[in-house]
Amino acid sequence: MSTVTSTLPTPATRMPAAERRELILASATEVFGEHGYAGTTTDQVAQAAGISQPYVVRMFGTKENLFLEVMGRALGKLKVAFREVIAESASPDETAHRLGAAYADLITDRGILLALMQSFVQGGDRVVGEAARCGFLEIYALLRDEAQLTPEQVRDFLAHGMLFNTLIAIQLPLAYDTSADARELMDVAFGAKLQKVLGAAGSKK
Amino acid sequence: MSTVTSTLPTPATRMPAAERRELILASATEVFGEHGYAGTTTDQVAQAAGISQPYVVRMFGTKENLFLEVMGRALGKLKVAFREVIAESASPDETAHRLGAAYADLITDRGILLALMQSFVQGGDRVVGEAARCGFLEIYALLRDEAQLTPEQVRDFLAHGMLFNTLIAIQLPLAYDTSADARELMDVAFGAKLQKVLGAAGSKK
DNA sequence: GTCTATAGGATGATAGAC
DNA sequence: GTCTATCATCCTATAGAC
Repeated sequence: MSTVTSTLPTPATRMPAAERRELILASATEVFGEHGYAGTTTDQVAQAAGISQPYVVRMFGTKENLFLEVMGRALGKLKVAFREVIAESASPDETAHRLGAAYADLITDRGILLALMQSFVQGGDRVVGEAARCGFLEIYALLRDEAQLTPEQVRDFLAHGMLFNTLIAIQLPLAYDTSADARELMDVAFGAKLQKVLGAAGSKK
Repeated sequence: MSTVTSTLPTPATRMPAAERRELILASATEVFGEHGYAGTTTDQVAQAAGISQPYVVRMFGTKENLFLEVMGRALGKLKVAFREVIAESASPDETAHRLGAAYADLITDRGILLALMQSFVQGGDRVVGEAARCGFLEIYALLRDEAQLTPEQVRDFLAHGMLFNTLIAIQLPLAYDTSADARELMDVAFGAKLQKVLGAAGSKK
């Protein structure tokens, strides 16, 4: 019998580089979002993307660079979402009103918000910190200049966004059924977006 | 010459266990606050506390347990600070007003707020997450029941607190002198507390 | 484009001396 | 109460085959 040209253990289907990049970035966003920069291994990302660990490194050079690209991608999606709202709104006040719902919608884009939050707590890192500061300021400037909100309006929007992030990060929805306090806090914090949030939380693996 | 009873390399001065515990917890709070749970090594904590790595583990059993104790300690300090404000205030509205300043004061207690934030982003962890949810709800209940704020008031206070945490985490004060946007955002977000915040940020190692 | 093998460097925790 | 020595594991990154 001739040597069987070994069918290797599921070598991931060939895929154009650009597509694979996006797939890895999406997977990495989820994993980094849940475990943080240091808490995530390149192997976890690889498994989430269905490829080998060295290939992840090969494609992004270093874990740090992968994280930076995840940040950039997340920030980009944030901007797109905000600009959509701005374009659809007739006045700054309407923008301010709609922005909250748009932010809540981003929870559907698995990990985006959590990955950004993970980048914030990494602010002490020289390179990640610099990127986080720049990114945060870009959002601030966008809301002030393009959405034409006052600094106070931007501040309040960002504040409630950070609370939103935090409640999602600690997975408060898990306590919705067992704690009256949790229910009350979520009701007052999420308002009309509650159902959407609970839905997204429920779909967690 | 008789064998010299070796003077070991600076064996940390003997200290009662309780005192050493507190010293380690304080050091750990700073390190965990800056690098997060996974990003912190027990050796970093040990060095910050001026003792050996195994001794840290010996005293707290596991790194996870050390982190949980850091969380508990930070939460305790938060409660104490809030209750002081409540006791000194004549009305819920006055409490609401003063609470912000009290929160900003906590930035002096190196790492407390950042360590808590690090616990939030660790919310996906079974045991840390549970502790984070409980802790957050305790604060919510305290502000509502003891400070007698409305759920909406508590939400808004927490929201601005989370923004405060975030701006500190990304070390925005570093950009205060070089970015007009950073200056504007910090002015509107910190208000009267700005000087205190800048002072604390400047004292960073 | 993707994988296997593996080097090289931490890191958490244990054992046991002083 | 505190340290030294050390193990076992894990993890990023490289080398090189297919």
